[in-house]
Amino acid sequence: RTGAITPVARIAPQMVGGVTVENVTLHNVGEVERLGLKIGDKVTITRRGDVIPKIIENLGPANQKDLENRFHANGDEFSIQLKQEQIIIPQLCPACERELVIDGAFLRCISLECEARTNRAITYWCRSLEMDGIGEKLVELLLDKGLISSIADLYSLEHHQISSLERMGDKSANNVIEELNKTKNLSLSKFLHALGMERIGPEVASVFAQHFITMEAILKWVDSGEIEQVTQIDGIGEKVAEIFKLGIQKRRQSIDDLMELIGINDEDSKHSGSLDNQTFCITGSHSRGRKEIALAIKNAGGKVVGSVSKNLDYLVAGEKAGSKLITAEGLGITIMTETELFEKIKPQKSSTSKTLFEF
DNA sequence: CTGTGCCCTTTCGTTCGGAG
DNA sequence: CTCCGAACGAAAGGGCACAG
Repeated sequence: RTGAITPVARIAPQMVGGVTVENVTLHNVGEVERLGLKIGDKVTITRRGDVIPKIIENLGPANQKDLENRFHANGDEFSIQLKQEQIIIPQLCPACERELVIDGAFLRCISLECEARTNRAITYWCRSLEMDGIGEKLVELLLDKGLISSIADLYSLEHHQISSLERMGDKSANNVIEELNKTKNLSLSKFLHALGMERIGPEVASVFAQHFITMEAILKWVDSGEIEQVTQIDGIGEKVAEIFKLGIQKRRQSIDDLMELIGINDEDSKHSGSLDNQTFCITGSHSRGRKEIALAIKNAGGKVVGSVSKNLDYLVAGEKAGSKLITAEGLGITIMTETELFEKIKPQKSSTSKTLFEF
């Protein structure tokens, strides 16, 4: 979507924290250089928070002995001829073969016509709008068959076009169309987020949406407005304002097409309720899905964050909570259960009348 | 100019459900 | 049975905004 090339290292199978790891994130091109990695090097790895495998240190060239007695997760023996080679940083995009550009620590394809980027943009659209069942593979299939070439094309898909695809049937096609129909009316903030502009995630999109209220106002600003009008918003600086403006301009055709197909609703004013000005982080497993819990918190005026810090007010911890719970305990943060959270929310459920009254 | 904190984005393995 | 996709677990690097 942003055109960044994200390198991944394949490593000989290694048990870490109870699972067999064969793929390790390298984050960005800068990281490869920082580690001075070569193919055939021996490395030490860890799993960040017992989850994502990451290289800590490069120990230099490996030898054949390092590869002995290693097995894939399914029990098959690992066998490969050890070779030592330089890593060649690609000059051209592996997908569209256009020239790549170094951007800080990242290596990017900046072509908007790149098929890989189109796929990412469409996948991101679907994921950010929480459509189930439309993933990378299906999008790739649709692109390959020429059934779509943009986000807007999704909304013209017909049942028979989807059901005739490999591994898709009547039922799957129905599900896909139903999911698409569900997104034919969007709030402005969701729409802006789903456009997938760099650095404009759900929070920032919401800030812009609250400022402009309507898509028409945004388009008007892009055509004639000054950057200054937007940099006055709390949390928005010159850079983000510029990215936003350029992002809308670059996507103008796409936005016009989408506005023909879907309704963009004016942004509601912020939710408020019993959890105003309080931050929550969710960890562990709960009876409700995380999305549902997060939504309930937001609807009550609370804020959901992804990590534990000293500024966090409450950690909602369920079963099998991991390091977040330990961190929170260390910081003296209030730990609550899912049940306690919903008890806190419940009493002021009828916020509609309250809001009306305030006006 | 610098430090702090926040936001965005991405990463892998396991497990499970839905469909073909 | 096989494939796909999603839901989980959770951190970190980059980069910005802003306060001091």
